[in-house]
Amino acid sequence: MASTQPLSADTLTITEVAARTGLSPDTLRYYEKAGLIDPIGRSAGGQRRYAAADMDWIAFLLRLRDTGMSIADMQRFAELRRAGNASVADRLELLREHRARLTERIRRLQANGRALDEKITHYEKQLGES
Amino acid sequence: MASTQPLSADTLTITEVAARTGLSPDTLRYYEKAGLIDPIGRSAGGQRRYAAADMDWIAFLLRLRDTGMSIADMQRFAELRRAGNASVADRLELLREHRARLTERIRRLQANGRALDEKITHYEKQLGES
DNA sequence: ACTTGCGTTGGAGTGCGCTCCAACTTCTAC
DNA sequence: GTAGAAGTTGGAGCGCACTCCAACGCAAGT
Repeated sequence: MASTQPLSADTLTITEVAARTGLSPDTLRYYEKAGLIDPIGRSAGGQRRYAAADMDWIAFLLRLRDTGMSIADMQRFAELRRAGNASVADRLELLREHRARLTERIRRLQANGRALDEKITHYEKQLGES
Repeated sequence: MASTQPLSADTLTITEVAARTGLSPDTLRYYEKAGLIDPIGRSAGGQRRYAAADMDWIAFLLRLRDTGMSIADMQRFAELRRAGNASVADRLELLREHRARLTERIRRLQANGRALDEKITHYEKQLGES
């Protein structure tokens, strides 16, 4: 049989994950150390091998991060996730709160955007007159 | 005549400005030291007295900050403003670029928001089934 | 006149989110 | 088997945007 270790098929090295996520290898290790990412499976020699499920979780984390969630809050979420099925209600609540803050933030950004548009119009008029 | 000093009418102390803007007095001084805010007028005893024009500029700065502009970029903008009328075209360009980045950022936040909504729906289904 | 509080300065310190480093091991290709 | 690239660890360092501090001077009410 030509098959090798169960771990090494369909897994990615840390630089491959870095390339796919935009995170640096250092940041990936930092997230793992901080408990945002569960301990990643290792090769025989002790190197990280990321599985598809790890990639899904990282993608979700990046969504939380890109919508302004702090590392401390992501730690709380990751901890609940490790607690298993019983924590789904709590996770739902956290996510709903985060979503509400995001909605509000988008609203404020849009309002500020309209104010900037006015300022831009003002400058355009000034330029036209000069 | 009942009038007093020219400076002290219609001006605000640093804590009054802090209360109105949400910035701390320390931050107001820091912004001034950093050149984001032009040197503020002083009372006879050397204390800052903010005029209406100062307040307008601070409000604009806060809009830039709240839409994600860094202090370094705000410094560039403030410097152009000090350069006077000749810099209006440059200021317009900076503002347009900032506006474009903001539009893109809002777009991405909205997309991430929709993805979070899906995750929330997923959790809701899990809870309903349990 | 006195007291209490507000404001001043220069500079040090903080929290966040990474980022870099040295010294070492493992992996890959030849 | 060997060279060179890639990965490992613990811990130090960094850039940003404030925030705090000590030691002092001014302001306002009684």
